[in-house]
Amino acid sequence: MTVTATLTSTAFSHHDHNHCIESAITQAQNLCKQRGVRLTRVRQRVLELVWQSHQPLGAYTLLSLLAEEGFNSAPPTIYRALEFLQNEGLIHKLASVNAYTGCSNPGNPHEGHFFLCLSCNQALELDTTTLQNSLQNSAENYGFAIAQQTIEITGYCAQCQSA
Amino acid sequence: MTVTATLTSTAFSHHDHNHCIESAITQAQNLCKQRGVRLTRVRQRVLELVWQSHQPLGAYTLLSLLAEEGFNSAPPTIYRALEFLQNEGLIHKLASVNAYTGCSNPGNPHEGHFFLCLSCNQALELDTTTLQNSLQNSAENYGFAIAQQTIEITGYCAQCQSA
DNA sequence: CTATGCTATGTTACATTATAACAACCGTTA
DNA sequence: TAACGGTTGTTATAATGTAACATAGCATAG
Repeated sequence: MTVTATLTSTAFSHHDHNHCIESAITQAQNLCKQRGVRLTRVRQRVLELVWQSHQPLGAYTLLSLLAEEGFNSAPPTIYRALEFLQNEGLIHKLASVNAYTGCSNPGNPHEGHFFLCLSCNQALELDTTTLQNSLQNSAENYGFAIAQQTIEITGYCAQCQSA
Repeated sequence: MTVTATLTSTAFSHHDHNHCIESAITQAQNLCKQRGVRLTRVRQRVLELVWQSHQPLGAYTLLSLLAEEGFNSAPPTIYRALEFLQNEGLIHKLASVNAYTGCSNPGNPHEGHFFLCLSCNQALELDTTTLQNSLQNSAENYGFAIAQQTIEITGYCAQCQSA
């Protein structure tokens, strides 16, 4: 058995990250319009902040970034925005590190499967469709109905290992 | 591809749970003796409490159970015991629900892969050696060195679906 | 246009989960 | 029995997340 993990974000390699951000925002705007939900200023700004890098950010880090820009700085502000973005599949929460990261394929609803580097803190989202299917099979064997998946693999990326 | 998930705990079926507890404690005692580490009263009691059922318990729940029995009731007490038990591979933390559950195969160090029922809150630990290997392969393709895995699949078990 | 109702945000307070730091104890062994 | 290392006690605080209710803003029917 082999899990074919396709690189859907370029987290661990050099790339034009501005493209990641722009693409994420454009997709988000389109999806929200389609769905008739509102990507308000706070929500969009939080999404942009989450996308500033491939390093997942904590809720309170995001909140203080918002605060610096004059947004409201009470916790519900950030948790509401994060909840909205999660519901719309625009970000993923990484439970093992209590942090949030942009979803690299929001048009195609799915659970996030991640490699997290303990050194550079980058998150690489995998498109493990095969893994997904096989877990599904496995679940069916037990009559288990999958609702949500948390698959987070921590370790060290190639770059950090050579350094 | 199929993930062969072997049932290593009987979480979702009827079974003599006293056997689970006794077996867990005996194994823990042996492992600790072998390793020259101390399974003190608090540590053993926490392990027993974690094993009271297949429902993962939160740190503060465990702490108040301890307190009822006359143990110290300050947070460090429970977090230290949990840290010890995790280090010795006797329990797993379920990051997606901030709770702790007994490891069903502590002699064989491994990462926990779980099905969590959202209705009865039972945790089923899978022995997904195949899945493990395939993630390993996948990681190697990216030069990623796996340190730790968090695989937690929530959903509904067969029993709860029929009810 | 304006009244109404729904969604979103503001605000305060609090709940839950986890750790830091230092003191006291306790068991082993030199 | 003194000294050391590991364990536990104690106090305080950090970090993460929610409840509850008030206010504001937007969309649409009348």
